[in-house]
Amino acid sequence: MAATLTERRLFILKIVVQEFVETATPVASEMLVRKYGLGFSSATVRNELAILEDLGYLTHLHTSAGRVPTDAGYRFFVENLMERTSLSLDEQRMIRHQFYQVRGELDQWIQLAGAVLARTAQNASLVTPPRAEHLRFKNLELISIHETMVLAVLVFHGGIVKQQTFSPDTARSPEDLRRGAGRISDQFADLTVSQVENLVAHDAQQPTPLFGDFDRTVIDLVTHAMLTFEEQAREQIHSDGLLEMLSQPEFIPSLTRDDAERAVERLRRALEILKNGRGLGPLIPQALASEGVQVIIGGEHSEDEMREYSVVLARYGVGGTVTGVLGVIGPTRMAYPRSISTVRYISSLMSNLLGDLYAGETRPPFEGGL
Amino acid sequence: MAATLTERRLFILKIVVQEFVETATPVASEMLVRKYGLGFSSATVRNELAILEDLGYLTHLHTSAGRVPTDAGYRFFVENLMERTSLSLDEQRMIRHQFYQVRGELDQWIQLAGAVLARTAQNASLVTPPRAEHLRFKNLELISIHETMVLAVLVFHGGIVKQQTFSPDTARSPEDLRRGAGRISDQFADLTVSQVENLVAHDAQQPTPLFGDFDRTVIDLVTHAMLTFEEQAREQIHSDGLLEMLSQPEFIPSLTRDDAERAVERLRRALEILKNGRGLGPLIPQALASEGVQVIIGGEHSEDEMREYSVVLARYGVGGTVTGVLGVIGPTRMAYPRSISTVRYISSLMSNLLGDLYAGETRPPFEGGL
DNA sequence: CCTTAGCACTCTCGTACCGTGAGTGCTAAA
DNA sequence: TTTAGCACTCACGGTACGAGAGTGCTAAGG
Repeated sequence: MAATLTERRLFILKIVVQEFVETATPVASEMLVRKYGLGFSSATVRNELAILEDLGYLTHLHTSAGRVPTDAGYRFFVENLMERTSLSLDEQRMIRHQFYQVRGELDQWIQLAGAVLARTAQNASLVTPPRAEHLRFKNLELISIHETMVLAVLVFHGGIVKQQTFSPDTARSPEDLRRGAGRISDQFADLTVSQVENLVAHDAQQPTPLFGDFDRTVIDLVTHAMLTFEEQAREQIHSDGLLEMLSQPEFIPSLTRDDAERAVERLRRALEILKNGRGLGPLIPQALASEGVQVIIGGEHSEDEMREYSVVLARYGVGGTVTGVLGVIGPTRMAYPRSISTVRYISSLMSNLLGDLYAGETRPPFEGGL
Repeated sequence: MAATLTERRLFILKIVVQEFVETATPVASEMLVRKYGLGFSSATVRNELAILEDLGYLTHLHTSAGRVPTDAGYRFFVENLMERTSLSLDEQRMIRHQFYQVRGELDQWIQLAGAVLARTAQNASLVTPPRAEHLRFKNLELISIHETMVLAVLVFHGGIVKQQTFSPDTARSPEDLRRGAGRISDQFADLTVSQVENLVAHDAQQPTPLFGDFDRTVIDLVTHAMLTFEEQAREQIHSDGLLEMLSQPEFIPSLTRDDAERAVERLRRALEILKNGRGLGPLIPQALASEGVQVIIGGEHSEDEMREYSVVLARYGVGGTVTGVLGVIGPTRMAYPRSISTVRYISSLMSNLLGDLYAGETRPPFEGGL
């Protein structure tokens, strides 16, 4: 077994991967020779393929079928073989244009990012809202909706806003509300949750507490909102592009019975993954902790149900304070170069947009890594 | 052809529908006799079935298969045969409990309604956010996020809130913003969009206009928000419960090749319907204009792609001012009594909840109709 | 006139079989 | 090391067939 990776073998591996990604059918020696005008015969190619198989980069479905890349094959391709491209300038411009059209709406950016990722990479996408670590309070407004209902609008640093209605025990005049809001805003400005909690606990022990009953109700609301915001953002995964992914041949059954069945099974499982982020959970913190674009391929996932899927992820956000994760998910037979450049572009775009929202410490968008 | 609907035939039609809904397999004469202990033989049943088929309520897939209800059969069942039930008190209590847990968050109510509908009816669900006809302005707050960014919080009657960020041409002090917001709030209180537009147009022609450049920017935002709110709500359809629907046997392929293929096709189409509300469009205004629970069965849809689906819809909301639509969508072989009672209950619940939010004219929840 | 037993008929479903074609692995020669 | 040649393997699609389920019809019985 001559287990050396000659130049020629690398090239063959590369075109096998590209070919399979493009056509979704096992690639045969003969057709490689024809299509790529290789200077040697199919028999030679077969020998090389056999060696690449020994090395673990390719497999056989059955004895007389073409070759298919293994997870290791894809990994090697991503790591060493593929050309690192960017989206075309035209595409970049079109995407940017769409984002500027919904300027100033975080929720819409997230939704748009999901849609654009999906469309551009022709696969499903996922986006987590930016998590605000050490969220700092900025401002509170209390607005009377009617006698028994008050709307609290909480503004945090970074342009993050949360609204919540509640009904105070006793009716309050608008003036009352305004003063209460002002009192709390002044006290809590620039504080994090834990600082707020400390302050309140401390105040409660004073002989003449600053905060009354009503204030406490509101403060509860505030801390609760901050906590859930920090937590929920960690969990919540928006996904989109199911239809795009399902237009991949993996999900389109051929005429044979078994395959149709498998397609349906795959389809159902894909739905479950996207619907509640099953299998994606562990990836998020990991991606948050890394720079650049991460690629997780098939069996590299810790979850078994993800064995047939690859995920391309990147962090986005500003500095270390407001960060989220976005990416593409699809079958392991994925156009990695395209997915990666899409994810890279959109993450940097989102970073820039967030940077505009978030005054102060703007860092250049992530560039390093893959 | 004795085309009379005797008591017995009604009963047989009823149990055929129920049986088919439950088992999803064509129902045979023999098994009806066995399962329901009918006092006559399968041959008699066969005769009756043939007559019901003549009347258009049942069909045959092929000569030697059991009977299946036609759309007309379902319609007759819904109209005349089924027992009108309600959700069990236990279920009602559990549902109510969940809603009270997210008290005061319209978005979450909508999401929850979708999830509960889907889970309870074991089908997909759709919910449109309440459309506010003749939305009336209540209050505006302008909050400075940082030097170049201002957050506008628009409050409308009915507890409807919309937020939007924008960057004014020139920086503004918080005090400035407050005064501007106050000025606009005072002027526009209780007005509808068109009234606001009139007022502004009129003001512009005054020798000394009340509103300056900055005001105009903000006012644009306000009218734009009101308009999009009124419109988008008309279009936007939240859907959920795809997975629940896909667990229906229609979408689970048996072992035969053809069936598997059809299942995949169905699945893909269902996805498209839910994803962008294709085929649901015309139903919404129709439902908004009706009282009670609407049922649209298979071929009764104007859209061809909905031929295999039934939809159970109801309006919800307060008075005529703030109304939305919610409902269940699934294969025509649907447990209509259960879907209908679920939709009825949740719509009345949502109406009550909205009523709490919306001061003033609270009407009793819809009860009449089906 | 309604009911029912009996029976022939129809159609699906699952299985087995088989020819075909694609593609490989191996061997032996260049 | 490359390559031509060839045997071998295996999925795919088609056909044939037996079994089983269920109907429609007919003729006899209440």
